[in-house]
Amino acid sequence: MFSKSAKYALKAVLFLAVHSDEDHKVMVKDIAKPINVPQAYIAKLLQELSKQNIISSTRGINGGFYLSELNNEQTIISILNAIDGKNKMNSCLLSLDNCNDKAPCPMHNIFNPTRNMFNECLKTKSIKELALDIKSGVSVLPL
Amino acid sequence: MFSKSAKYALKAVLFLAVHSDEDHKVMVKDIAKPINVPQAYIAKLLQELSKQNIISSTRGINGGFYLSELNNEQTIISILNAIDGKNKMNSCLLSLDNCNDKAPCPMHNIFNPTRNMFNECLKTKSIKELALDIKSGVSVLPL
DNA sequence: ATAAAAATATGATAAAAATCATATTTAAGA
DNA sequence: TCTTAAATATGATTTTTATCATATTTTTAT
Repeated sequence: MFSKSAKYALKAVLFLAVHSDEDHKVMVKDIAKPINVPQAYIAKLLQELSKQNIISSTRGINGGFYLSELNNEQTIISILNAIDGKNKMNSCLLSLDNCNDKAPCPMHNIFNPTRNMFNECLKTKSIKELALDIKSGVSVLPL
Repeated sequence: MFSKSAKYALKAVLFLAVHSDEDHKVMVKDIAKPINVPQAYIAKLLQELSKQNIISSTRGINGGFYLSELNNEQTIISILNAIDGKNKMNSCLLSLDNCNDKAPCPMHNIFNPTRNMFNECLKTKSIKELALDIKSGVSVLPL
């Protein structure tokens, strides 16, 4: 579905959404542990996200990663795109270049309605909303 | 979404569904070309599918691959499972082991309804049905 | 029987994704 | 200003996936 990297990134960002803000920055090592991802690896991903302004960071003592108010408004898709590259979720299921609504591949008609629903969610749901679900107990980000 | 291998396998099986039966077997080289997949690679995949009785084959002169009536009844999911391993499509989007309806991960509620719809399709749609779509022009397998 | 043509089995190589390691830069505090 | 603690940059290693190559087995036709 998503790459491992994208999953890691998503988990990390959600973790930050719940546990950080401008005044409460979190160091990599304090992210890696609870979300259960190798520290050096998540560090690289966080740096990439930071470079793309999807999360925020400051260096040096008392530095760390966090989500600004703006970062919190980002939608899920922006994280996936940042890591897996753009519209991985939009390509043909059989990777045919000329698959489209007019000339659909055999999987197209089956899959497209559900995918469109899903993509719509990815494009509209913000990090903040997901974090709210976690905080209110509607969903859980373990462990 | 699916692995490259799974896509290749699906294309090959659909090709066979349209172009083969017990009396019209097709050799690898005549499959690889039209579906645009490296011959040696698709050969390996076809062998695996054959071993798992998802497609049929005979060796020697006039041999080749084909779909028996029974093979045609197979559902899409059996091909994906054969190549990508079982329930790749059922695992948690964030790869959390204890994600479930009672303790859903943040993506779970968003994603599960659409995924369930999609999985239901994969489990019920047969190769034969997809092939029928192609033959009737509802969908196209190019090129 | 034998030769030819096909799948099958096995393994080698290449490319991509994931993981690990380390040197550099930046910010804060003493 | 110097030291320390953090992110950042860069690249090496490992693992997985995709690709390529070749020897073996089976079937059919001569």
